[in-house]
Amino acid sequence: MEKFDYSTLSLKSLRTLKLIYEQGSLTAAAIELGQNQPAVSYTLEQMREALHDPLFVRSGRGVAPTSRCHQIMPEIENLIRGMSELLQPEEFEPANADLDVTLSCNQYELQVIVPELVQRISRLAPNIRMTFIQSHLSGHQQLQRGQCDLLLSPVVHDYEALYQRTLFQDRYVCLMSAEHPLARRQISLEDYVQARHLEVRYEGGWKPLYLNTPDLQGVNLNVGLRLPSVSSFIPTIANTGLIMTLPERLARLIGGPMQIKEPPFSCRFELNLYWNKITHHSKAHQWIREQIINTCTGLDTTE
Amino acid sequence: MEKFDYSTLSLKSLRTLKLIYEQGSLTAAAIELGQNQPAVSYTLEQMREALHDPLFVRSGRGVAPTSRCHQIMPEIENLIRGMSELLQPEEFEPANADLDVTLSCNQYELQVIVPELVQRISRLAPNIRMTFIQSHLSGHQQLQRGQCDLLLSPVVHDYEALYQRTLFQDRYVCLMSAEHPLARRQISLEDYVQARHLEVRYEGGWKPLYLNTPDLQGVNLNVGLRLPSVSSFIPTIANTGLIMTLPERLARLIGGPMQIKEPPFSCRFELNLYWNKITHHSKAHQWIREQIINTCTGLDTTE
DNA sequence: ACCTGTTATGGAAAAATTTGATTACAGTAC
DNA sequence: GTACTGTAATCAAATTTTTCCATAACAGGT
Repeated sequence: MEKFDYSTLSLKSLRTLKLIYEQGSLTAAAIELGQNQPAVSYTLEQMREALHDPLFVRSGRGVAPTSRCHQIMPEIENLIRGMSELLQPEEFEPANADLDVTLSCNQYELQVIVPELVQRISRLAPNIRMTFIQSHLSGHQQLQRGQCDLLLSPVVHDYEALYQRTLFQDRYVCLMSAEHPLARRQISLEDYVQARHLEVRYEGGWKPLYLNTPDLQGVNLNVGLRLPSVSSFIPTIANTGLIMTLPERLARLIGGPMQIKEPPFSCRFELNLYWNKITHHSKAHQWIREQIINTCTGLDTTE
Repeated sequence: MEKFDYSTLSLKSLRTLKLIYEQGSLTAAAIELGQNQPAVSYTLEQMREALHDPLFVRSGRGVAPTSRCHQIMPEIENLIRGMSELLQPEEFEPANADLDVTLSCNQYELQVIVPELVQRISRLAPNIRMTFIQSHLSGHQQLQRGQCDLLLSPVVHDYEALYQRTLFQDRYVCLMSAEHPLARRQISLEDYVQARHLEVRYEGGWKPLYLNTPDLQGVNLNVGLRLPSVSSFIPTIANTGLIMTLPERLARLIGGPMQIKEPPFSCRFELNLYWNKITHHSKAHQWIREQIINTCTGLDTTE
């Protein structure tokens, strides 16, 4: 029983029509399709009802297309082509790919990974438009909600159905002017606590990971200066007695002539790439994820 | 058991995908389609296999399209549009119609009907290209074989699966110079037989119908002049003692100042329009046939 | 951790397609 | 004209696909 007539119009039935048209014979079309003649006849009957036209009439040994059939055959061929393309596995050529990608991360990743990444992608796939948003504390939620396609974050979540891949490890180090008294000796915990710190507190509530390290629990650091972003601190710290605790890669990237020293504790973390099931199967996104991984591998080796 | 995977891709399945996309929910799509949710789920499952992508993933209350799904949705909409158009009854607008029509007939129809017809059609449907071929004796065969789409002929065939429509009747009359002795009195069979005739014998073996009339059986007409076509006889006959037997409409059309007289026999015939099942359902051809009928009706009333 | 609304799954029922056998046609050869 | 040949249409039965109902599994939101 049928409601209306969404019609038995399908790739299969259209292919059948086309074959009958080309072969001028139901029998021949049937063989080509690996069916028998009554099956083709049945399909044709369906089409006749759907299109309100006999489409083919008996003529000599076989059938001849009607006027209407001639008229619609080009369109039928278009439809077959279009449907076949749908079935084709998604083909992805970076050079021609035209799409939008949104990546969420925080300052660290923005400084350490993104510049290289943007360069790489805009070289290989100039028509991919990338948008970067800040994760703050809710990166996984953004990903969950489809507010972004990718997340770069050291924060680990397992309970959610997200895909992930670890890109690299990093650890916190201390950065200070080469003139600083602590620059010449190993820093003890006591040294560290008593030193005047520059602390970066991003907006959005993000708290640097090293503050959670067990050795610093219950300790109140002597914060001499608090800045809202890492990028502005270099000239500030260079000639003061402040010391700074930050990830090593970032320290190397922006530390300039300053001294990198081992802190009196060990705080390591892994940077992860997260994505969700929406983009998991997409060839385009697979390629983009690869580029991110490659970019990070590149960072490692040129280190 | 399936050979390959011509896939369950169909108008129905594509519409289902589109509805899920629009509604963000299988349940809602199901209601819209007048089905229940598992049916939609089943269709989606088929599509997932065919397209090798989940297409939709669970998300909140409902589903969210995957990247690939977004990517292909425009094409899916195109396909739905295309298929729906196929199902649309053939729309025919004379002004825009662009097609070829071949009509077979003989000299009589070419002179009596075609000029008016061509004028009419080229006015209403300037992009219909018309081709006229000569029937000679094989008009019905030409139609049968698809060498023409239409046939104008007084010859009757019933045994074949052709469609027909009678356009009008005509009868044979005599045409002669007004100076001719027979122009002033009723023509007896004896007069007729003894008169000098102009006979038109077209190439292709066509024999004028009046020669088959019972009254003339076994009679050898006194043929003083035989011409291959009717168009060239007017100046020739005008000043001679020849008489001509031809259909009345033709006589009126080209007889000029000459005299039309009743022949000593009655020979009537019907002119029929024939077509075949190839064009029978075509809206375009239906319109063209109508134009032919109207043209002939017009001939009648302005007579 | 418990509701709530939604999708996925399993087995039965219904509908569709396909099959094999046969009949009806159309054209051709005789 | 009549029989012959190759093909399409038709019929009932077998098979496959689709739909349905009931229910389980999920994902969020409270």
